[in-house]
Amino acid sequence: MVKADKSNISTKRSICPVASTLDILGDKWSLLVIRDLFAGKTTYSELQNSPEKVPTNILANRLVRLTDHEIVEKKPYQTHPVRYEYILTAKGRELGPILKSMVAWGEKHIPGTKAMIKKKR
Amino acid sequence: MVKADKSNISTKRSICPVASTLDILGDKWSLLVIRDLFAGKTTYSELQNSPEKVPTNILANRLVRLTDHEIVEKKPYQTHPVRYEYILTAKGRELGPILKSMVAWGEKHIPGTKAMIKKKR
DNA sequence: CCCACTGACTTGTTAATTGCAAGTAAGTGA
DNA sequence: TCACTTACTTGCAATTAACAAGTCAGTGGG
Repeated sequence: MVKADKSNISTKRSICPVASTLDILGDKWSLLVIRDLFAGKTTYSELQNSPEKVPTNILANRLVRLTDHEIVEKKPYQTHPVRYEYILTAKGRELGPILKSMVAWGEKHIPGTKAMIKKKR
Repeated sequence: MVKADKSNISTKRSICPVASTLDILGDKWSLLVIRDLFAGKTTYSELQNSPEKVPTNILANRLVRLTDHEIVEKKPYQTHPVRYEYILTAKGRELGPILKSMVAWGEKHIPGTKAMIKKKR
């Protein structure tokens, strides 16, 4: 079990919404996991196989952080053997605009990048 | 002098624009500095006095990273004594939408946050 | 029953980053 | 000369991240 990290659900540096958002998502992996969930991945192993190859302990840690913040929900979709799926909550899905603006900025300003997101229909 | 960190200008984890954007801005401070520059702060000491109190060595490091990536430009605005101002480049100003979507998400989902950005007129 | 295999993590260890606190250096003003 | 300001550096201790390996339930095959 990944220990309940002390950077608790509410340790805000300030009342600024940008700072507070960064307190939750300000690292190199969280938004990448969310990108993959947007792209339709649902299981741990699918998330693990992203092209960026997130380290497994970090993936586990980010998933608990994101579920703690109710951005992601973890639920078993079968028993025998138990298998889990991770899905975005409404709150998580509303991160879409952040991701989209990052895609736009990245594609425009970082040479060699190319988005390949399947439009949600 | 802050040493030219090896996370060079082009060390991309993948061709994904989100991942590549996070390679540059994926940490707790970079976007906060950019927020302050958007808010009209220009000097090192102004940036240092943000409510989140960014550690001075981190601020110095982020400023060189951001200038390396041509998101920020550093220029002296007076001699005797030399004083510098940091300003956003066009590329940096185009990060606006990312910041704006973070403000929107933060205000909606993180209780106790309140934006106070002066609209650029 | 035994063995290999998969999914979903955990543990251990080393490496890299952060976060203070303190220090430096040029220049100003009294 | 002294105190003060701006703009950083430097030195560690303390976190975090990265990588490799290990665990554990369950399944399918021989």
